[in-house]
Amino acid sequence: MNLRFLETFIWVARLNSFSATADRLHTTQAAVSNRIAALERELGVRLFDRDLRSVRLTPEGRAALSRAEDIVRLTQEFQGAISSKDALRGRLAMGAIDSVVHSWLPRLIRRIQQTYPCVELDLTVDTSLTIAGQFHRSELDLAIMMGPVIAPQVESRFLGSLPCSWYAAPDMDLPAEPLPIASLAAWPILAFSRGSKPHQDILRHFADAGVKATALSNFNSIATMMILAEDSLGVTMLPDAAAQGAITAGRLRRLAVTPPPPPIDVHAAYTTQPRNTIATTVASMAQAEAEAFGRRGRDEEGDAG
Amino acid sequence: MNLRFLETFIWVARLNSFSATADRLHTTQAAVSNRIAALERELGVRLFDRDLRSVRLTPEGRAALSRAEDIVRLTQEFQGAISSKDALRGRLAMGAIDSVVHSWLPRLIRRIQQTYPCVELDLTVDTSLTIAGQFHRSELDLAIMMGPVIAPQVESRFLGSLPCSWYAAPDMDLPAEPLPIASLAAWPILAFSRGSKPHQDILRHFADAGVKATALSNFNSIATMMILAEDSLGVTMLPDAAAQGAITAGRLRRLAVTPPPPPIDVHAAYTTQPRNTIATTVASMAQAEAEAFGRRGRDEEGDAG
DNA sequence: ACCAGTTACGTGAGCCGTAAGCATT
DNA sequence: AATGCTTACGGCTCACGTAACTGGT
Repeated sequence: MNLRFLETFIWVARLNSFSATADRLHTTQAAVSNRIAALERELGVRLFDRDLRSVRLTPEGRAALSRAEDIVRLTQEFQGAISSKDALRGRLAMGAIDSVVHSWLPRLIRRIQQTYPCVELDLTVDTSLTIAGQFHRSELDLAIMMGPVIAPQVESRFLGSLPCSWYAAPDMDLPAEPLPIASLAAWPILAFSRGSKPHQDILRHFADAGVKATALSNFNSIATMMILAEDSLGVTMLPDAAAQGAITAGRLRRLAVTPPPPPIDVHAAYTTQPRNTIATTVASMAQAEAEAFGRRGRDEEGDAG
Repeated sequence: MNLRFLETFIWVARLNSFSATADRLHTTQAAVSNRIAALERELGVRLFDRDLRSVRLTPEGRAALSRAEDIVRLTQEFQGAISSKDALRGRLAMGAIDSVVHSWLPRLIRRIQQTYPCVELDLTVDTSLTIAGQFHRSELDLAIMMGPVIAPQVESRFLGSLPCSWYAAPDMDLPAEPLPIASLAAWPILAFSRGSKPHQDILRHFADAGVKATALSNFNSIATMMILAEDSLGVTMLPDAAAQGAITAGRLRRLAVTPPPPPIDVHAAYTTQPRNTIATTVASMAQAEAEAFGRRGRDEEGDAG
């Protein structure tokens, strides 16, 4: 009996899919298939009914699920309760983009400090382009940025999407919404620094709309962009999470623009060779925080709608 | 985290010894040492204080123990509850000596039948010599008999000791106890079949005492020996467990003889190559039953004294 | 010298990922 | 053709056993 197999079983039961479980556990479909097969062989019981488009728990599988969850939960509690807080120690050079600073990074840092007080955090906040460059020059152990990193001996995990919107000060005199993207070009655009993906996205949007946008101002800091937008100096595209406070305070309003801007897909990258335990562990924690943040966002949206 | 490591940790905590744990789990001291070291490394916590003559739980280890026991217990319950009763199926040719028939074999058989109804039991009861011969000719999958089997690709487990004593009918006219072994030679000796180890032990005892015992009668069956002894036809050496009923009924009495007869050390043997899952599993069950039987015997003795 | 736990090291089983297979839409 | 699980297979990691080591009586 193998705890990893039990955990795999639980995820397959939750997701009703071998391939989704493989993604979730960062392994292959074949590995998941083999783990379940091994578990079924060992128990002499069929845990899942597989017909071609679906995977469902058998009655035996249902009985096994609650027990398996107990075992895995107890094991995690065991690790948490007994494991020395000093077990993971050392320095972690982490790079992150500003958008996550305005969403779940504070929670992540707090959790790292509480769980591993002997890990020394060294945080760099910059654009994805800069973060990626530093990561490839091995100046960073863990890079949290847009887009996956495809490189040998680098593990890249999708952490979550941060939805974005256009924002402006409430007193700005804008046409009736929904605004076509082209119409925004009449105002100064407060945008991420040149060369960043959001910057390029904005350019492409305007290009698609047949408009040449010249009034793009470039900043490295979301906070700066927000302050300038609140002062009615232009319109800006931000992660919704960053704008939340200003919206609530009435200093910004969200613009309905077509097409809506794409979300920021946040990924974490770290080397697998050499293996970096701290980076791997923190990447898992980041994934959990990003997931919780996404869930919270959706729940609030659900409450509002 | 590995369940086998947790189980090893529990046994070391119970036995306060790495080597005893290695024996109990049928592995090497080095393996136990490495498992504990790995667990300690993973948790970043020292679980045991080792000074040279003793192993003791640290406070952290004590906290870990109860949780580890929960996890292992849940896992065993998981296996028991979910595992198909039909998972283990097939035929098991088992040989056993008469002494275990009169101690824990009935319980073992009942448990096998309840746990694995699809296992077909094929039981041979004979002397250790005969059982061993059949086992070596591959006529038996599992041999339960005296003495370990030392052979390549054969696993031999010590199951437990069955204490033995001399017995006679209460109305037999014997000298005052404790009786020196030599004095027994005056009566017919109802003994195990010639060539069996108890038979040889008796012969050696008499030889050591300088007495030539000619009145040895040979039987293959403990039940026969008991019936004849109850009819005052001689004195006999039996496992205490077998004589228990006759003692309680007043049909036999236990004789204090010096030196006392040696106990019967019962071992189980099965081939590791080819690997025989049923035999291995049943050997473990036999070990558990023999241990429980031994505990029960000692408890009763403790109650009486 | 002996005992009990640790360390070193070569070996083997088990698990993984790649890739091909298979059945169905 | 695409999807989604299974099977086959080579590679690699990790745990094991053997054996040497350590440190204390």
